Amino acid sequence: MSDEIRRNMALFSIGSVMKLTELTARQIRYYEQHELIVPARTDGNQRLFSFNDVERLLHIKALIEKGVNIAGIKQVLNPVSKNSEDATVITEETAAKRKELTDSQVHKMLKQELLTGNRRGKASLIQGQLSRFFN
DNA sequence: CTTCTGACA
DNA sequence: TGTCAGAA
Repeated sequence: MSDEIRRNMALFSIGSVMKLTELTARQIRYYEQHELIVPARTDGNQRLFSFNDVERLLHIKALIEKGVNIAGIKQVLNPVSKNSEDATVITEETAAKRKELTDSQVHKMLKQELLTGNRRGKASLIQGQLSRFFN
């Protein structure tokens, strides 16, 4: 499983990730604050993103474009395993990685959310007008 | 020049 | 979210 270490090897600067994901630095940092991603850091405190981080961001971006807010995304994406060591972490992380919901499951959840959720004082996971595009 | 954090006309 | 400041 040496492929996993490559996927999780931090190597992109925030600048690269911006171009790769089409997201602004502001957004990327914002998502990090909300623990949607946990990029590594350099000696100079610069963020270093791995391939997995980039994929995760693309996934997040897709959800944002569908009108899903942070709370909703947190329910879709698995909480990032914040282990500090390496060897054992890799297996746990890959295992968790496979727990991510499929797109159909997500769609089902969002639809459910639109039909019920927000009419009982509960905050909706869907944001704004884009929710109309769900059918 | 690029990135980081904190803050808000 | 954008954007500016001040520092690294």
